[in-house]
Amino acid sequence: MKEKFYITTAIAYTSRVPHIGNTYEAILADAIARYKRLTGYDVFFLTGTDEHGEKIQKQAEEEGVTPKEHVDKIAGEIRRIWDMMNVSYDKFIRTTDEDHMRSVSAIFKKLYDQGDIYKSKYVGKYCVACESFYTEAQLNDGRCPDCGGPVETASEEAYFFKLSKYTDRLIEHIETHPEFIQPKARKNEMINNFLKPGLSDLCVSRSSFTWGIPVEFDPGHVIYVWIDALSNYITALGYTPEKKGELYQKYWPADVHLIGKDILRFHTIYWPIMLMALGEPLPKKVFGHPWLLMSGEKMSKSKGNVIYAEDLVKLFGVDAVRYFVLSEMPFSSDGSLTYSLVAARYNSDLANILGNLVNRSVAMTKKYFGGLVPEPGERTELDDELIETAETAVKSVDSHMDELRVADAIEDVFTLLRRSNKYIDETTPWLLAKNEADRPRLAAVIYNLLESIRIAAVFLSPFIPETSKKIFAQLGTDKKAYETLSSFGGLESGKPVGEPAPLFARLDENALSVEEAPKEEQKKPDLPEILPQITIDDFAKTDLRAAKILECEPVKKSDKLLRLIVDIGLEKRQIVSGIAKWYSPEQLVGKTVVLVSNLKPAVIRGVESNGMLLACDNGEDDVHVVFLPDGTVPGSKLR
RNA sequence: CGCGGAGUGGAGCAGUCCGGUAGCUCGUCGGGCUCAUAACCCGAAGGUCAUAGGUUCAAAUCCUAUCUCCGCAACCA
Repeated sequence: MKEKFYITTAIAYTSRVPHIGNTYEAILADAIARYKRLTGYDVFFLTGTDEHGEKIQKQAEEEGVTPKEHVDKIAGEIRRIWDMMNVSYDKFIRTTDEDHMRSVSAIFKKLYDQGDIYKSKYVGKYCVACESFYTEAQLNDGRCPDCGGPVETASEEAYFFKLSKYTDRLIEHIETHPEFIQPKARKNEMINNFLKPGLSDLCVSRSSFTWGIPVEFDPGHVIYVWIDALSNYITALGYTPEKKGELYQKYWPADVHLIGKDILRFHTIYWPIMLMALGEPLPKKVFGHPWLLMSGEKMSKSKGNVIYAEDLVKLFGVDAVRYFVLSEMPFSSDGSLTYSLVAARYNSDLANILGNLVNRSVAMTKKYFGGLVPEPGERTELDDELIETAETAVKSVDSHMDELRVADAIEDVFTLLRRSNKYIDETTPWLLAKNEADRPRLAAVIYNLLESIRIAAVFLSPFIPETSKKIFAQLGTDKKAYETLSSFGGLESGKPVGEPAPLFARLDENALSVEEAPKEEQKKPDLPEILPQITIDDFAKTDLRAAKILECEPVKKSDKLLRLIVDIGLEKRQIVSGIAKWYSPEQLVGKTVVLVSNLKPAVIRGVESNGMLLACDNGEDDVHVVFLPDGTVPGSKLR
């Protein structure tokens, strides 16, 4: 019986269409899934969408559609992109699926019944002004960490999950299973940052929105993302607390949860504890893959540097995009993507090394042997070197894939392809062809070449499946199985090869850079809606003053805050402002800014702030303080 | 002193655990070849392995300190 292999991606949140960085995860999982299938595993590959939550409810409201309509649209779009990229998932789960919702509901009930989930009040301090709850730890000198105002002990009903009960067991598990958290550098971060200090119980329900799975025995509460989303990995297999489905019996525990490094914490702490509480085995491995950065920066809408898989596919084709993200991404540090990087790899690897090799080899077969695969013949030392490279590649790809080092595995294949190109130069078939006596030798050379290409094509099938297919067609062989690699020489002689045709047409990199500019999405900051009308009297309550900055220094133990002493004519004030990232003290001293002077004082990071300076804020990297002209009298009122 | 990771030729990375000729891909320059997609092959230039100390016969690798960058946590009145 085949050994099973269960791999999952994180489910994508349906608030927006995923960019190439998100798509990368699906492609990576697909490459691993395809590789496992190739090497004889019974694979189940799960991916899908996470569709509940407040954010989606709000978005739908803004768009004037129902939440369901909204997620149907985005989930459809996500699935379309995955399909376009040839992601060979076995199941695409949606958290709005009936059976998922039923099962989650039952899981919640079970955990409640056995006492791991309990109803409580949001133990905490409530700030009326901010309408928010805080824990003791979040408070700042006993005041609201947000506004610095007073807080009162208040409560809101919610359900909590007893994480603390399982902390020791989880630490134990992590320590005794070094492969559990990948890359392993992340292990310490989880243990030191979260587990060692102790876990507080997790709030697993909300009553502030309704778009979610209701708590069946307590209407008014919906199950929050943790239990809803994480449990997709087992509900997809038909798990329910009462009846563990057939698929579940067969495939659980997961062999790999492939996720972004940003959500490692949820998958290595909350999720294992949930499983412990359910009495189910833990996943074998959680791999937090690195991010694909755009020119070294995180992709974000406000930076206007978002690239979608589709944009790249239009220019380079599906396999080239797959190839790029799979080969360019290092194992644990972030990878970088730009159009010219993609183009460079496309030309040098796909067009030159791979495409050209296949093309010249098949062309020679046509030319010298009438298009029939020749006989292998006797081996020489030169041949042995090539064959050895091929055999080494087989082993090396295997061990790299075992460690999920996909980029390294691809490199192994290209080592063989490079060696094959070199082999042609060493054996000079075009010279052999001139001499009838060298014919058997020529046959052997061409055979070895075609066979090396076949081996490479087998290994390329998980990474660039379409191209692999084309190569097999050009070789005229159906020997695509992993078993045919057990010894060099699996290619059958005497069979006709296909028509030689370039696999990847070379790109003009210069022409491409021109095209690059318009491809990058225009900056579209998410401008907030205009607030409800107020009267002039409402506005008059705000006391705005010209304030001259006298002193300025960073607040220690914070990387966003500056402490400023300002002169507002009548008095001097100390204020704190979160602009350290964009302004240095030297830039500010002597300037005149606008101060909201009658704002209730707040203590931030231990420093009292008596007012707020005005600045435009469009999110990341787009913050501008409002400066008044030099010479403005400090204390002048603005209105 | 919150936790953790990283600094290696022009670019991107490996090597660091288990000290001993600094390696790979791309790019540049020179040469070769013509089966092939201006491709392929060979050769060369280019590195104080962040900095300063220390251990050692010997340090990219081990130890100490410093600088810089990046995650996570906290923080934007």
